[in-house]
Amino acid sequence: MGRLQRELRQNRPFQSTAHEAVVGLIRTADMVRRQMTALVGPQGITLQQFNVLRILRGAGSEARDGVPTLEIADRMIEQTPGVTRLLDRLEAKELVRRQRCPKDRRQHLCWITPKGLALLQKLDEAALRSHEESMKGLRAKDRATFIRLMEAIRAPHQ
Amino acid sequence: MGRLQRELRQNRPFQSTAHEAVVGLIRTADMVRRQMTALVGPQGITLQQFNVLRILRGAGSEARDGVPTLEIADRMIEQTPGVTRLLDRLEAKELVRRQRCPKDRRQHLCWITPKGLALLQKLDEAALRSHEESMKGLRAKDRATFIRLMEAIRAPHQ
DNA sequence: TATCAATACTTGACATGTCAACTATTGTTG
DNA sequence: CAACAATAGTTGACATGTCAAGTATTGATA
Repeated sequence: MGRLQRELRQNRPFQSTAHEAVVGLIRTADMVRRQMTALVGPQGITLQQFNVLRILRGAGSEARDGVPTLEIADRMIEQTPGVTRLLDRLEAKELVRRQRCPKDRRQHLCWITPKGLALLQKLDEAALRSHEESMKGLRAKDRATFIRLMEAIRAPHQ
Repeated sequence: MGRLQRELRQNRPFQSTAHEAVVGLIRTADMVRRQMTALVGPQGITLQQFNVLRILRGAGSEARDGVPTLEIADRMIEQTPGVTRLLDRLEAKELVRRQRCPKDRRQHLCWITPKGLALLQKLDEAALRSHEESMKGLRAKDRATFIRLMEAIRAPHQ
């Protein structure tokens, strides 16, 4: 009887290795997600909102021109249909600024505000520590393997 | 520049291997979750509801006595505060039956109904295929490694 | 045995997620 | 250049998730 099966106190064995991998994956991600949520929550934002802010900061050179809404949706770590409303809330908190694109008036361009940047900076260190904490069960070499295996999982689905 | 960084079209590199592992993990799990959701959705249930049904079926020998609500919460793959309402909806669909425990009237015991069992049976094959599909990027040996690495990640957090 | 803490939920209030339908604007094609 | 499709997003309706506070019941203690 495997460890995961014990964790979930199930009496049936997994139907296949693939099944065990899927369940383990969802369970592990949930754990890590919760850690991150606990980190950003006290600052009044959700994990998704945090992700949007990081996208806007991380956009790099193109950040000056602003990032269109759907471009943000595309870059989200987790697929998120409700980006508009995410941005509404971030704008209400003055962490993000939006403006219609003059060249293509269908687009809305987004920027992170100085207030948003300050919030991210405040979270940066804690996030770094949190990631280390989440992955403390793996040594450097195993982390690299883990990353590689997940890329192999995602590759056929793009 | 790593593959994941390209996937997310970020111009900033990851701050650490742990960071890349965390982001990859959440992203990969989201992908797999979506596949599963797409599978069970057409049957009118959510992934969490599906999980509850599988818990009730998988409870094994103790299933005769029924499973208390909080026991279900404990066994969920993903931590879920709203088990009561999950059960409400499942009961409304007649996939689950509930009853007060006579020995401890605080507890509510739950069983899967024949209708619930039939629904699970209908989904079993498709779920098996879906798990294979999700993990098709990994060969058998890599799957075992992957499972082991995730257990190592979770172990320090129990 | 009355009181108090702990357990096992349930409920309310509110934020978030999700899907489908809708609007505005821009490209494309006969 | 008019008509139509495609793009980029918004909005509405509803389900789900989440947190805090409330209720019923049981166990432990003075």
